[in-house]
Amino acid sequence: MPAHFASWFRPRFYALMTVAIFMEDTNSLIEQRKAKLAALRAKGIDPFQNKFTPTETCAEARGNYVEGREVSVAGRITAHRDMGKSMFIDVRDQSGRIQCYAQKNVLGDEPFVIFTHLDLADFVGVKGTLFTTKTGEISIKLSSFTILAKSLRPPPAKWHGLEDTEIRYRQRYLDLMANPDVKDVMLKRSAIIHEIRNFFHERKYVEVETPTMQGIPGGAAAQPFKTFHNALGCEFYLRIALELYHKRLLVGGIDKLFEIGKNFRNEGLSRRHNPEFTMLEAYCAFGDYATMMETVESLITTVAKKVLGTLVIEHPMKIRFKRELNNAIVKLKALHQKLTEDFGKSLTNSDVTTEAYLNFNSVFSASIRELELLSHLNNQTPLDQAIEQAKRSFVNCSVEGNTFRLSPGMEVSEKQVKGHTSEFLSFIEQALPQLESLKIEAGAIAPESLNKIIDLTPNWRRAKYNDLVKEKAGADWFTISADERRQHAHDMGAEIGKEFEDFEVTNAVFSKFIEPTLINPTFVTHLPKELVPLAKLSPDDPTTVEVFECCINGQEISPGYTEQNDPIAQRATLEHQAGGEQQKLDEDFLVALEHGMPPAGGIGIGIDRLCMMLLGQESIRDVILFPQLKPK
RNA sequence: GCCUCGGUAGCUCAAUGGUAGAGCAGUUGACUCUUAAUCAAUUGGUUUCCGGUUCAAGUCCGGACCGGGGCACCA
Repeated sequence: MPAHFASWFRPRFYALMTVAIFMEDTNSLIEQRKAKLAALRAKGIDPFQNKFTPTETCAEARGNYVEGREVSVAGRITAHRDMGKSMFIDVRDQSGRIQCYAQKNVLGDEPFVIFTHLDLADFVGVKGTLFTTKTGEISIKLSSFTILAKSLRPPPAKWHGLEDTEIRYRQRYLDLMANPDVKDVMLKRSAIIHEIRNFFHERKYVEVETPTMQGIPGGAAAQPFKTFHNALGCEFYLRIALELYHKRLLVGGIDKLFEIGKNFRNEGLSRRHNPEFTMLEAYCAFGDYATMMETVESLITTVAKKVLGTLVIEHPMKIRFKRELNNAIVKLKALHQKLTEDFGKSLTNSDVTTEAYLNFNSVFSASIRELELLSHLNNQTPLDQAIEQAKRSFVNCSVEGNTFRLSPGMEVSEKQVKGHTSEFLSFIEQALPQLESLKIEAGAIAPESLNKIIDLTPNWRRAKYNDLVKEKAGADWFTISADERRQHAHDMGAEIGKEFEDFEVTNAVFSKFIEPTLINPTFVTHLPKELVPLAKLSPDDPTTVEVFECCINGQEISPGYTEQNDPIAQRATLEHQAGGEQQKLDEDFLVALEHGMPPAGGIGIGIDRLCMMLLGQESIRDVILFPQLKPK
């Protein structure tokens, strides 16, 4: 063995490195790291240790500062500052970061050379004593170190974090490494679920687990995933809801129960939908929907207080809005130019106008939605005027399905738009300056002032479905004829299918124009019975059911029911539902009900959406560690 | 499934159709209290993939793949 490690290490090290690079030059950064690994092994050092037991975490070391106290910590190297004969590194574990100071004359020449060749992202265990640097940072003066795990790939980022959404979701570990905010959200999600469990345990609810694989998937109207059991030779479905098994447990005498588990629904993916999502369902015998309203309100405020320490939650709104706006302006200008040229040449050329229409349709649908939402938020921002102005032209000019409305009296279908080039042009000329001024004003505004504020302070608003509809669509909504309602809904800009029944027309207005505006918690009660066929009728108004929808942040967070315990009525509605033979009848469940189920209140809460609301995330993918993506 | 925006070095981003660049990371050298360390030098690219137009394509056109947003499906 050479007498001086330093002189041995370098030439041998680079000889190895060169060989490695010539062998495979796919990624030189990886090859360099592999060469360092080989060099360490050649020296008899195993950079993948089985165990290292630190005396404390990085945060504990910093928190319990006593000058000269001996400590050992372990973690990943996240930064290094090389000073020649001394060196600073940052070591980070889950608790946080601590700076370590290595000196050549303390460690010795050989170990110091090894130390300076450590890479970002390597795991090390260090021993040393606490001290404070000139600039006042608590640090560890190293007496020794052990390489615990060498990282063979470069870490993603130092300052900007990792931005590439695809890598963030597919390789979440990199996201967690690089973006502290992401880790914070995920840890808070864990805390939220912990507090939910605490809440129910304190109220003497029993936590249960029910089958994920079911022969007949029931409890919701959704497409299931199908799977196959080899030994039994039969098909199973992944559950779409927990409900039917929970009710069996009510029959069996478990009076207060809850489950937190995955549901699987075979649907498209979106900002609010992941194919597998976490659901909380809870049932309380001898309670009803009013009991459950109290439960939901108490649960969510308790969790918010414990995890966030506040009942007032801010959501940033600005980014998408500004980008959409800019996008729209650029697009509109190009459109205008193209149309003008075409219009000058030939009045009858329809293709360009039709194309323009289609472009307009897709570019603007998002902008219109955002404008609508912003104007609903009610909190006065300097943008209000500009939004109102721009809205006036947009609300008059809206796009639904295949119909494009230039002004209140004038509607043009996609096929007819060809004849209206001049109207289209003048609309653009009118809209452009408004958008421009909106953009200027939006640019001048601090992003925070556009934040959406959700106030969870009790007592939460309780409102009847019909009252909310009347508030938005006119006090005479339920006294005018069904045809008038249909026309009115259409005028408001709702999409009304030809086959829609009357209650569906009203509900289209509700889900498009009312639900998105319910930012602060609101229990919507007394839903029309047609809308929720499986629920029990309200004794005080038999046209409605004892159901609530708890809306927060413009989304339904939790539905709650007085559960149906009349086996005959339940069978009738289920048979009616199954009439389209889409889902088979769960005979076993119906038999269970016939044995008698106590009156009960029940709720479901989508945990992912609850986390979005509490943690200020606009996408469900940002509250799920590994969201579903298309396989590469 | 449909519409739309995007994919450039390990990371974050540039590049009127005309030699693919910067900062950081990496490597080398200097420096024993730095913390986005500093200073000097330097490596690194099948511009996601396939095809087309052109004397010339990261850029224009067509297609595929993946992602974001919107819609549809779905409470």
